[in-house]
Order: sequence, then C-alpha cells, then structure tokens
Amino acid sequence: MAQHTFQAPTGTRDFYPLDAAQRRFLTESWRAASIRHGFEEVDGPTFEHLDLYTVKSGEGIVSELFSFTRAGGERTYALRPEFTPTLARLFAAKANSLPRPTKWFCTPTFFRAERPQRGRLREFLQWNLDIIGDASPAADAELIATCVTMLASLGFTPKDLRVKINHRAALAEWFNRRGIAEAEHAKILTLLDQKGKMPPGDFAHKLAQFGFTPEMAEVFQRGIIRVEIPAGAGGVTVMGEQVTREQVGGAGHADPVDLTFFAEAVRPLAIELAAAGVIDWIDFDLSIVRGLAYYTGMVFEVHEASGAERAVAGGGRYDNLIELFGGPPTPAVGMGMGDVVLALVMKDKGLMPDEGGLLERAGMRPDVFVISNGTPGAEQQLRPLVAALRRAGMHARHTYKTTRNVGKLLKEAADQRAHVAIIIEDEATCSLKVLATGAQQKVSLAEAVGAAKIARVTTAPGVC
RNA sequence: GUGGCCGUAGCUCAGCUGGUAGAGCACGAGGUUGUGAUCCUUGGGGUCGCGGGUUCAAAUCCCGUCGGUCACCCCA
Repeated sequence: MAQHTFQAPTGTRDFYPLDAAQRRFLTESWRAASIRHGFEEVDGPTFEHLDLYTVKSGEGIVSELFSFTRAGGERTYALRPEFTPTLARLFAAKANSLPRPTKWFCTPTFFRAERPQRGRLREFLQWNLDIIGDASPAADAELIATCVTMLASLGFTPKDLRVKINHRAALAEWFNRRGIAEAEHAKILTLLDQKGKMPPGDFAHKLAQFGFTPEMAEVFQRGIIRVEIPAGAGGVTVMGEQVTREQVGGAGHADPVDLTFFAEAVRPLAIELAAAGVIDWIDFDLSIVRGLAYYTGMVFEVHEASGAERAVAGGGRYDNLIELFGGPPTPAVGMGMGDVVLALVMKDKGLMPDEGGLLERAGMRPDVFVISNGTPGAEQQLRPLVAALRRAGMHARHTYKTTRNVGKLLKEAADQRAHVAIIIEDEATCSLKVLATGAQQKVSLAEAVGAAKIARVTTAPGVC
C-alpha cells in the first residue's frame, strides 16, 4: 500500500520553530501596545452561527466563509472571518454592566475562503482594537495612537508608513451640500474605492455622472488635503498638502473647489491626534473610503508610504453596529491589523529581526547550555546540574551528541543562541562562559546555579 | 470562481534538441590541541509534485490533476 502524503490546506501555514517565534513576536508586540494603552484582552469562539455574519454583511458573504454543519445537525456554523460581530455580541450581552468606554483587544486567528495572493491567506492572525461607548474624536485619536505606537515599537517611522484618514459623515454632508441624493453616496464611495484600478480619464468620466467636474476628480486623485491645526495643540499648525483653486481649476471656474467644510469637520480629530503625539504619521486623504457600508464617521488605513503592498491596518467608527447586533445604541470605533501584510512590510523595510532577534524577542533563547568535558566526574554532574538550573527557573539545555569535544559543544551552544555556557570540569568545579563576550570564570559546582543567574541577568540584552 | 508563471535532496539550483539524477550549502557521526575557527574522514536523504499518453527508452515531449505564486473578483 503506497504511503499517502498530506499537504497543508491551501492558504494555511505551518509554523516551524522560527515561524512560531516570529508569530509570537508579532502577537506579543500587539499585546504589549494594547496593554500599555489600557485595553483589556478578550476572545470568543473560533466559530459562530452563520447568521451572525449574514446579519451585517448579507448572504453574499457566505461564499467567502468556511461554513459547515455538524453531521446530523441542523444549524450552520462558520469559522470566524472577523471579530467585530463577536465583539458586538459580547458587548451587547453585558452592555449594562460594562464601563464606558470599554476598551478591548484580541489577537486571534481568522479564516476566509478566498483564493490566497500576496498579503492574503485563508488563515491569518489579526489584531483587533475597539473602543466602545465613546463618540468623541478623542476616542478616534486614542485608537489610532495605539496603532501608531505599536508600529513605532517595531521600528517604523512616519517615513515608512502613513495613516490615511477620511471621514464618512463629513463626506456625506459635503455631498448633500452639493445636492447629491443619499442613494448616490454609496456609488460614489465605491467609485472612490476603485479609483486606483482605472485610468484617471475613466475615473473623471465616471465622477462626472454625479455632477463632479474634472477638477474635482483631480482633487480626489491627489487625495491629501490641507488641515490647519491651532498652534498649541501639539505645536503643529499646518499639515497636509495645500490644494488651491488655482491648482485644480482656476479661481474663475464655475465650480470652484472648496474643501473648507471638510477640513473644518476633521479638525477636532486633527487636534486630538496632535495632542496624542502622532500627527506626523497622519494624512487626511479623501481617497480612503474602506469597502462597505457600516462605517459612520472616521475611517482610516495604514499604508506603506510608497503605496506598495496592501493596507497594513484599517478601521473606523461604526456607531450603529452594536445596536445592529442587539445591544443598546452605542458609539464605537475599532480597527484590525493582519499579520501577513505587516510581516511583508517589515521585511521590505528590513525591520524583521533576524533569527537570534526573533528567538530573543519570543523568549526562546536558552539561558544556559551545560557542557561536560567528558571526564567521569564531570559526566556524572551533567544531568543534576541541568535539573537544578531548570528548578531555579532557567531555560537549560545540554547536548544530545556523543562527542565531548568542548569546541564543538561550544559551537552548538552558540548555534542554539544560549546566553551562557557552563563547562563542567570535574565533580566539583566548572567554568561559566558568557557567550556574547567570551568572558569566562571558574566557580564551584555548588555555586553554578547562582552564578548562572547573575551572569544571565547582568548580560541579558534588554528586551524592549 | 477566472487567467499568467512555476513544481528536481531540508535550502539554492544544474541536468542541452529524450538514453532510468548531480553540485554547493545544510544536517548526522567521527578525528585533530579543552574554548565558538579552520581542516580531515564519513553517513543519511529524491519512485524528479501526482496520474495518464507518445516512445525501445521520459526529470526532459503532450494532456490532465494537485500544489505554490502573482493578478482579477472581493476585501468585513
């Protein structure tokens, strides 16, 4: 009978030790930033009733889900494709006893039945961050600031990544003032979303159907708009690119471009972002609209500065969503960041730690590697010393090879990224070597555990 | 779901217009002077993604299929 070989399902990943270390590094970075900003960790089931997802997104979503029924069962379930419905369910169930705002985060796995491509897989991790019960621009800014702080902790700068912010409510109000019917708004948003996938001429032509001039199309193409911030709110007075009537149509044009209203609408948010110290990362950009329906206010995406790669993160305000899932009317703002694009962009920018760095940051490096020099007395002490180190809370390893060549075993200790090597000389003494520096000292075997602890603490590179 | 490109050792690949598989690195074992090096010896590992077809003969040519990748659709 021929052996059958099994492959991992399409769009999934196997996590060998180094991959697992990278995953843990990312999730720990997410966790640390969340906790520093006062968010609490939550989670829910990996699968939910299918209905939970069709409520918000309609039946069309089903083809994008992994759904199933239990053999012999009636109900249909789906592996979770996102966290927001679960979050809304959790909040709605205890809404009366939860504080306002409630600040929650999680870093779980999600599943989408799409064909994988660059930056998109069928199973992935996503950091979710939500502030529920606070309608203020300060909450929007806090969410974005948490996201930015996390990215900065990985080594990104405002030159690497840009946070592009738009405002659905302000756009809608602006459209209304231009006399565009409510029913047309979604079509315009869709058109804006697809702008990058068509020639500029086509885009202008399609926009014209909604009464926009080619000059307005030019404004949307430029995207970034100018927003003035009062001095004293973070010391920044002006941000963004000046778009003047002269640049896009001339002062005498019949339909002059006036974005004053829009700039006024987002200024409170800009002031909060300046106060949070992240204004350097921000562009107010009319071309960011984010997919579908439920956003009601601020929307944002984090992009690699040159526009390469997919969005690293995205989110926005959804003030109707908790209600939609059966809770009391509650304003909320949230975001998600997937691990796949994040890792790609980190590698693009040279910010992904190397093997040693990943093991370090994931907490996987051995504290001590114990070597016997091969004499009978030393050999006898090897296992007791390893055991004693482990009892003392240290990550201790030893070789499984038969050779007792000290040079080879030191190489093995270094290959395994151990911090300290202990070479047992005989039944009573050993040498303790700090591998990073080569410094070596003789100690009695009885003192070895204590000496290793001290060496480990005083030589540990800081984990930031 | 649709299309382009790609599948040879753990990795990077060689193998020409057909003549039943190789290199480097890596890995295992051992040696050399007991300190992360160099060096030497040696070992394991592939029904060439899978299945069919053409042929005396297929890693090589043809078809299908599976997988990967990139793009479209979609992107919560």
